[in-house]
Amino acid sequence: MGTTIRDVASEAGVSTATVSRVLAKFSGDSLDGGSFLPVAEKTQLRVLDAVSRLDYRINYTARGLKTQSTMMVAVIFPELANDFFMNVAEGIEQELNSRAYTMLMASSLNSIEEEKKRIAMLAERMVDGMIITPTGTRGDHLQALADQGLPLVMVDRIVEGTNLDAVTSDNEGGTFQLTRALLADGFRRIAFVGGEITLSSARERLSGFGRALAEAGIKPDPSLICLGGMEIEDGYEHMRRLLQRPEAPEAMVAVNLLVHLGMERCLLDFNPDGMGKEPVIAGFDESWFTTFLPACRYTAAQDAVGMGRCAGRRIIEKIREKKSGNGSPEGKTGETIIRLPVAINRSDKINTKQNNNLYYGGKTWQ
Amino acid sequence: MGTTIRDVASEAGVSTATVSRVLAKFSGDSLDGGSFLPVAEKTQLRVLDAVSRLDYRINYTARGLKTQSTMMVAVIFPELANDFFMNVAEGIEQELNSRAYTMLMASSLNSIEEEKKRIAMLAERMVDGMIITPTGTRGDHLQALADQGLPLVMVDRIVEGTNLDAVTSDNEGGTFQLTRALLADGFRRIAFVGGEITLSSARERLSGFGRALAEAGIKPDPSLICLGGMEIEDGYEHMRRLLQRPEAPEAMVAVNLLVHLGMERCLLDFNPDGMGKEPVIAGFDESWFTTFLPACRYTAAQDAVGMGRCAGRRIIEKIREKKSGNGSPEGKTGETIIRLPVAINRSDKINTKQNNNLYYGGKTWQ
DNA sequence: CTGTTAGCGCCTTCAG
DNA sequence: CTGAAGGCGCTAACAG
Repeated sequence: MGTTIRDVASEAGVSTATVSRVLAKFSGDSLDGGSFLPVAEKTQLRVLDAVSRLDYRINYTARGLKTQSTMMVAVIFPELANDFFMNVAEGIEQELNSRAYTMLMASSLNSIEEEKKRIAMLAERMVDGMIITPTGTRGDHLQALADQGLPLVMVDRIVEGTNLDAVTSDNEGGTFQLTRALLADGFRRIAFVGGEITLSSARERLSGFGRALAEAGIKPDPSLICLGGMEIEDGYEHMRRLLQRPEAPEAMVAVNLLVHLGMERCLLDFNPDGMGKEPVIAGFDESWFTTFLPACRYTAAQDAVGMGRCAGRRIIEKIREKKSGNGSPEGKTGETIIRLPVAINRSDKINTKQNNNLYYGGKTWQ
Repeated sequence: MGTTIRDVASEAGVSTATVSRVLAKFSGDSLDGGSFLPVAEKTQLRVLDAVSRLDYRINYTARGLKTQSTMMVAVIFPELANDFFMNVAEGIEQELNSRAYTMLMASSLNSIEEEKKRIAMLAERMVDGMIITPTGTRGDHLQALADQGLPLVMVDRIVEGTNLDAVTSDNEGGTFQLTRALLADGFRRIAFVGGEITLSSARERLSGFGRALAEAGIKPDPSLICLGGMEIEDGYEHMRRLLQRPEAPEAMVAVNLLVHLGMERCLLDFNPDGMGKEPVIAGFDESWFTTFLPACRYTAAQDAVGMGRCAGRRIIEKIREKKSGNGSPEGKTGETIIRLPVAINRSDKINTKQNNNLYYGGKTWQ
């Protein structure tokens, strides 16, 4: 339907090859090789003129067929309606767009089966690379894809059975600091709430919690480790059980924002007389509204946008390495895991005009 | 690199045409025409066998070049890190995936310039259709695209200068009911806070507010209409100014969730002694955490996922119409605007186990 | 029912 | 510096 390269060629009175050559020069990646086929200045102008006169748009589908590169990167998250993932997505998009790549986003619906289906679907689309927050416990299918030559980067979660590059947060350090803050406030009986041990992020967070207790010379009480779940309802249930115990904890660390929300909701529903004093929560993740959560005292803010940018840059590097034929043999680069720091904030200091922290995700890394 | 249709053909001892034919039969849309070219049962099996033996994957890029259809739908939102939009996205994705379409998502960064760039970028990708929440005031560029033959559906916002299909919420009715609820509670001096009048959704919400006042026989006080902005900071600023007034309103209607959040944050920062009694807000939009906002009394919950599903279905219909050559001449179908109802909830009833409403977006519209 | 053929729009040697 | 020609992988007539 649209005007093709041939139309431009005849309009400019040159061959399609020539048009193609000047197009290559002006089409996004002026960073690649640097050296383009030489075209006479005035021919170039004639072509460019014809292009704009005809409002010619390059057809990436055709180009992709020839070059085996679609300039598209697939991004797969466990779910879309999730503030954290979407901030990561914004970061990714920023990097991709600045290099003329397009983002193809899909959700795995928190299901390993769906994840595999989506991956298959996207692979058929000949994407140049893929960024994924894996869902299952193991990532053999991801490793297989990478071994097959597809540039692949994991984000947020790191999964067993792979040696892929990954970008994530300093989960261990985050809960370490969160717990330490509670200890400094004088709390001793501290519970850890939520966390699917199949997820690397949850395991790491639990481990940071343990380290802080150890440092303080407190031997961990297993009954205060309330593992399981990463959703609102899980936080709700854990909290309900904690409230029913004769000896409630003095403070709690929530494994993530959703669990934290569930805990708060539960406190709202059942007046926490059993808690003795005011319940106190230190929660991983921060958002616009965490400051409104009554029990929230500390939060660990991840640099979600930064993680996205980082992952975006990494995938583009890998794509370039592959194209230029460089890179270690078989694409089996040793894994590089990047961990971005998290920021611990006191709840009442969040989102104030004063600390310029009004917008979640506004910070960028590096 | 990958195995091609030719490999499969030779492996199965047939021609590529035959392979293509059985592939068409098993490749997603069994809903389309229904009638496929006949292939002998046993040939079919041989092909399918070869396909799985070689682990052949269809190359959509090549197919797209031939069929002029990529089975991709572009989705453009003003921003990604937005709970509402992402719930819409989930709805869209559900519909698209169920029909073998893939979602290509981009953000316009709330800028009309970026929006145009993204559209251009995606058009080059030969997408089959596009769903967009427009950013600017006018949509001439969108109409142009549609006139050019690209199936196009607007979601959430409706923009001037187009006659495109659209899916949105009953914005007018939402604020009408929200305001009515406040009136029923005895409030008389009610403010309307926030709202970019360039956005159809904001205009409609303001209009519902006016109708409710009129119905109650209250003549609107212009000084209580605090227009401008849809972001957190806007709500914050409006609220600050309201607090400084000698005669503060008794209750307020917030144009959306972000403005609502800003208002609440402001109330937290400046103790609202000027308000006389407890401030009360009725806010458009609902989320997991609205129940924690101290001033929040009512919310209007949009069916975001439903809107997405609706838009997804619509775009697929339009794509099909176009393919089958039906549809009114020039694709200039009269516009169809679908408005999904919103649900008004009392804040303290939200997210309780009892009302089974724990998950925002869990509801779907037919 | 199945094979042959001719491109879809573009890029890329290889000659000129 | 530029043009001609072949083909990326697939599908859609048109013959058999």
